Amino acid sequence: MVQSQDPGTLTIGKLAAAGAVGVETVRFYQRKGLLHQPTRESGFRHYGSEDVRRLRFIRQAQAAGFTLEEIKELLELDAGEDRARARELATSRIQALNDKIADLQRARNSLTKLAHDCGEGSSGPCPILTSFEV
Amino acid sequence: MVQSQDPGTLTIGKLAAAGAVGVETVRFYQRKGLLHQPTRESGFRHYGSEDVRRLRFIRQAQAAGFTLEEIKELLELDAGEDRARARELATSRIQALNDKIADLQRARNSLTKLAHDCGEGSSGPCPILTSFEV
DNA sequence: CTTGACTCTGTACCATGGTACGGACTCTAT
DNA sequence: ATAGAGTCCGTACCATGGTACAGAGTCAAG
Repeated sequence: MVQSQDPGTLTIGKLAAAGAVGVETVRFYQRKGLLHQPTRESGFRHYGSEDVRRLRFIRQAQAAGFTLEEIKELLELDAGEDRARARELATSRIQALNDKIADLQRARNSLTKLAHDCGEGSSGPCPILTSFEV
Repeated sequence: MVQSQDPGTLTIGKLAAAGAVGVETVRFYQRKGLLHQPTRESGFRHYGSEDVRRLRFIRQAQAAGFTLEEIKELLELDAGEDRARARELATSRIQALNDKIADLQRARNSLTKLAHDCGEGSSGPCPILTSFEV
């Protein structure tokens, strides 16, 4: 028993499938230190459910706008005791997310107006260039 | 008079400053076809307020998540009559923006919960890995 | 016991969106 | 008239996040 229960039961291909990524991507994440070195059997990587969780976390954190570097740090923090740093990363990302969400909402509103101004009813060029102007 | 009023009154440096980008970035956008060929005086690029508008549009469209390729197309559509295509680009980006906004809001909610669970009150590792789980 | 699917390694390559030269020229201000 | 700031061009380089080999070894099914 190398790591509690759940010994390596997944090949790299299965893990990749479980995380909806490619095999090369798993290797890439390993190189980057996002997935730890798996146990080996005859040279073949073997993974467990912990790795599936990590892999899924990576994708979700990416969707949240974290970079791989930040995700790496988050994964390290998960194992550690540095709550302050974890909170810091979380709150600064929350701030960034709030800003970004506001940006995207503004952009969406502009585009909605553009799509309307550029509707079926009229003709000629659409006022695209000026569409983001307030 | 090469182009209506507003002859080239800005050097590349001034244009870049007006758009809050670097000179190299302006040259880059020109190479990519996002800014049209400026008039030249003794080999030096000269720009007008139209170019400032284009440059600002580029940055705003980027913030809205358009790629430079898409922005190029939008700029071309602005001058043209193809309203249908312009609407198409706008509405598909609105859809993408809605999805993205929803993603980011979910992520923010997860992080807010994480920051809370990982608050001053308690100790030990934070539940980072599982923070995105529903 | 062979065939095909899978995996191994390292390295090279890709797209996106810039950023940074080097060496030559020009413009502006003193 | 001359220094220093700005500009020219082409090309090379950067970071991020992958993606794609090639050539060799291994495993699982018939």
